[in-house]
Amino acid sequence: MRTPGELTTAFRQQGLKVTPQRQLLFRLLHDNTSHPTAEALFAVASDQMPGISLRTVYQTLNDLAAMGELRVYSHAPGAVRFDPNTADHHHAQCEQCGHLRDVYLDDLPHLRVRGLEGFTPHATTIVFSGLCSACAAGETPSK
Amino acid sequence: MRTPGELTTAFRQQGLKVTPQRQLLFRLLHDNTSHPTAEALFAVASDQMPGISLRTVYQTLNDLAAMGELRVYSHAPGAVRFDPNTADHHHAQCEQCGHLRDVYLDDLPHLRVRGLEGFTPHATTIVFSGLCSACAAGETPSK
DNA sequence: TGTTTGTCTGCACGAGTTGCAGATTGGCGG
DNA sequence: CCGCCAATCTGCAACTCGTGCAGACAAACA
Repeated sequence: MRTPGELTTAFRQQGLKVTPQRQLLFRLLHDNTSHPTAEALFAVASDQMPGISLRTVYQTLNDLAAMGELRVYSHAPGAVRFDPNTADHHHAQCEQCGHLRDVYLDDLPHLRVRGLEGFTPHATTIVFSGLCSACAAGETPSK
Repeated sequence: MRTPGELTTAFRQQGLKVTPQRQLLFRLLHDNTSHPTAEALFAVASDQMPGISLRTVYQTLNDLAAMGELRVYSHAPGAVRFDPNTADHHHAQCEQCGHLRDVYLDDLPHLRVRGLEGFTPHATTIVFSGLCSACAAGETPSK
């Protein structure tokens, strides 16, 4: 997503107001690669602005997503996660701890797909599931 | 997933009991390509067995998933969907009506992925998003 | 500075799913 | 065929995640 300064301009251009709460969230999201949930962002935001409402966090995240400044990741059970990386990329998620990282395909080859007859594809989402280095090192502490 | 008869044997082998409720669900799921939600299955099951509990449907679906007889599809917001097709396949989902279908890749080429350092991938999930034929024909009635 | 909207907060509500408890029943051993 | 015990069923409460709503508040622009 764009810088906090650019987002400020973009919000105003759309008739949306730029409040201290939103500016804080712009900063917390900028260059954030942790794919946070709304709750996680709320926790961090609350440190810097006690009293901010979880409702406001959801509201702002939804606004940003609607503007295309955020991607919404909902390919795993549980809370939705937000991804400020709007570049063309995919994801790898740890099956054990849920850790999510961005990955990039140098060249998505033309896939030979059977069963797509009549379907008009717009986007292709790829998720790699497996073990992150930390969980692989811990040798699946399944207790 | 396997046939109702095979599942009956498999359940008993695991010390699980085979009840009329479960047998009904085995039948409703066998060769089912509609990727139903628990609620959807519950609705159909209630026709044939009034009084069956939604809780029982969830319980049985979770048992089947734990046994590997069902795949769980949770790549879209809303209720989880269950897929009795345990063969290696992927999915195409309509962005408008949510319709989900199975698709097959003849050959998943070796993907050149950047950012996977240290990650041990086990599985690759691919979801195609777009418009199904019905929604494409209806020309996005966005109102 | 005033007015107009859009926003903030807190709370209630809704969907989806699971935990719990007491009554019920499948499956096996005799 | 009988009886026991563990697994299951049902109904309901609880829980998580997210949204709708209403009144107080504040950003933006003239």
